[in-house]
Amino acid sequence: MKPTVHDIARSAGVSLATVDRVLNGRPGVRAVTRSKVEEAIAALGFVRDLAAANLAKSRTYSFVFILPDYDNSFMKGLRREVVAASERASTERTEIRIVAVPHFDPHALVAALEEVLADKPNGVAFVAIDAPEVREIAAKLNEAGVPMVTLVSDLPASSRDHYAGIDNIAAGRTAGSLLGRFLSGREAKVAVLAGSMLVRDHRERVEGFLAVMAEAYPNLRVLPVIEGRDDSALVEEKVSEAFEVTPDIAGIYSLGGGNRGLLRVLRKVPLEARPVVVAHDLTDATRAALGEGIIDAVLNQDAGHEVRSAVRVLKAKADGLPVIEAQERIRIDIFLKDNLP
Amino acid sequence: MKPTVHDIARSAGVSLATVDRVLNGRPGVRAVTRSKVEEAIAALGFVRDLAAANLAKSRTYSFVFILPDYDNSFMKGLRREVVAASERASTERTEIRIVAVPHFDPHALVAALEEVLADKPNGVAFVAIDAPEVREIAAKLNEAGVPMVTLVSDLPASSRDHYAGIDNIAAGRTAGSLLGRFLSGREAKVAVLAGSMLVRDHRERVEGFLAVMAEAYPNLRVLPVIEGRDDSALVEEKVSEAFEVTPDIAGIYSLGGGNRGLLRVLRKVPLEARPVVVAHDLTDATRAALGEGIIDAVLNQDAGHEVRSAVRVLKAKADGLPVIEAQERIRIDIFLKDNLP
DNA sequence: CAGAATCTGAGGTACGTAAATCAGAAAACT
DNA sequence: AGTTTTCTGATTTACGTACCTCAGATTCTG
Repeated sequence: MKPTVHDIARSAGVSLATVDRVLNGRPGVRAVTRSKVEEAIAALGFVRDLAAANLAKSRTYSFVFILPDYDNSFMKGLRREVVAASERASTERTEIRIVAVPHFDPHALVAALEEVLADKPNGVAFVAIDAPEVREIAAKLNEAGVPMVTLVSDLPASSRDHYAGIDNIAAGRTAGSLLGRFLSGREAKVAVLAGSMLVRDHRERVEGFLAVMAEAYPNLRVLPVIEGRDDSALVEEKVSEAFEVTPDIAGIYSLGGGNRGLLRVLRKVPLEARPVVVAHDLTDATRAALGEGIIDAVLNQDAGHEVRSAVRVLKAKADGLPVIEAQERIRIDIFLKDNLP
Repeated sequence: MKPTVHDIARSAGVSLATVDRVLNGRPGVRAVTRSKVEEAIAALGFVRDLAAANLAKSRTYSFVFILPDYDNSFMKGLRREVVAASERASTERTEIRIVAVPHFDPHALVAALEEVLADKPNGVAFVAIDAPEVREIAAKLNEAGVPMVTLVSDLPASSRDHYAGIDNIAAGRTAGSLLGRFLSGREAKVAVLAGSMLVRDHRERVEGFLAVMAEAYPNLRVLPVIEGRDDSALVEEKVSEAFEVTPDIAGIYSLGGGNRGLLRVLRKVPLEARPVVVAHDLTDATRAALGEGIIDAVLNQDAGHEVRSAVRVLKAKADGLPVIEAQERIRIDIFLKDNLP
């Protein structure tokens, strides 16, 4: 049988109240008595029953998720996952509040975080914008002891407790290797299509991609980065333009949103002239394109995993418990048409 | 505030005892009263507090994990993960018993499962061997209402509740596509290295691989499958032999264990003549080889994820709760040297 | 050595649910 | 009508921990 506080009390020869004082770090216990109790705890291998403790405390967890009100497939999916998590969480004394903020707007994010600071919930998760003012408020939250998880897009490691997202440099490198291998040695031109170089994750993907190109694929010439603002109409326009200027594009790395626009252009390219394409984010559009062979590989981050991970980590931090690192590592999923879920 | 059983009782105008009878499906409630209570439950949106319920019941979960006593890297890792899960589980009123059985021995597995049937734990997970006698005992366990999860290797879907493992046909197909793309169009010979064609997962990988070869890569000639018994010494011997007979092997799909033996041979092959290699299972050896460029891609199943998933599913089944399908899907991880964890 | 300050024990209530007992009410039988 | 059966309410105890109060014991202070 698992030992209980009563067993500790009996074994240490003290009363329940004293055990309770030791366990919860309350004052009023002599050092000698304290260590007697601690020995008994260690000897019996007592571990506090969290469920019972939470019940007694009527502890509830309150978490805040700050999400950009951006309307691309990925963010929509992310919101959906947060809502789903929030519904499940209600059975577990956990309340998840969702706050929407205008996207790419550091000030709006800061304002939302300031409200969080005033509120003092048991944890906060947000899609970070790596700007000085955001780092500043993050430092304040940290100081105030509010567990903090960045979601999808990170801040410097010092100012948050955990990052639930992929390593974007590694993602860029992976895309580079795939493209390089798929193009296998031939002299060719490669286009890079990003959303915006102002966003850290996109910058990092480009960085990783270019590094691999430079290191391993001197045969490939990378054209200037096209910024499509994650907007499929704009993407379509800019990619069309690029094909007019450079008809012999042999490879494309699309690392942002707006892939629908890219696909519209690609479908017009004659089959034999179609470039090798590596894109990000598994959506209905990219999934279909993978199946047709218009896209060759899709890199993906699992929004569901990210959200569940964020909730688990926040809960663990709130309880002062360790996290299972391996479980919380967000992978870069690589999908070919053969391993689609 | 979340409604409690007391609120239900008050709202329905019945006593606590009656609410309890309805909630737990006990007899002794008239149909009219029952539906009154059910209406109140629906109206208030009551959800039973599982933590409190389990506390009151002093419910404990007892799960059995049956693992083959096989000593390759993967099985060692799997056992390690089960042990880790078992340690964590002890804080959550969950006891995980680990049973070792001789590997590839259907009768030993059946014997272990028969013990489980006598024991009636709250759930069982095992690395399945797809043999008639195993299916038979699985059916009995199913009938006895013991939740059952197959781990790594599956049975037909009907006889278990859940499979915590990868889709091996998809894995084979993925390997085939990678190899095909990496070899890009040239006429070449490809070797397939399996552990044993008697094991279902290996058979399925080969099946998927050959299917893709036939569909999409007519330029590649697949040599007869080499069976290395997951034993690195034997693998080394047989692969050496294969290279003697066919010096111009341009691609290798290694889908079983014993990769250390394969690597010993490959390191002797002159750099420019080295084949493209896709292997299974990320171990110290394959990880190092990826880094060196001796292996080009590694397909992996995350043993930690599989074990945690199995535990979550067993718990959910024991509580009659739904599982989050997306969370329990085990991915085929694809590692290049660029996205190693 | 008295008085104050600090420590400790005993006991209780609470959290939300499960499960049991017992008594009374209502319905279904003779 | 009386008897049996079935339903329902009231009440209690329990799970393991948290947290409160109060009294008594011990130590420290002057």
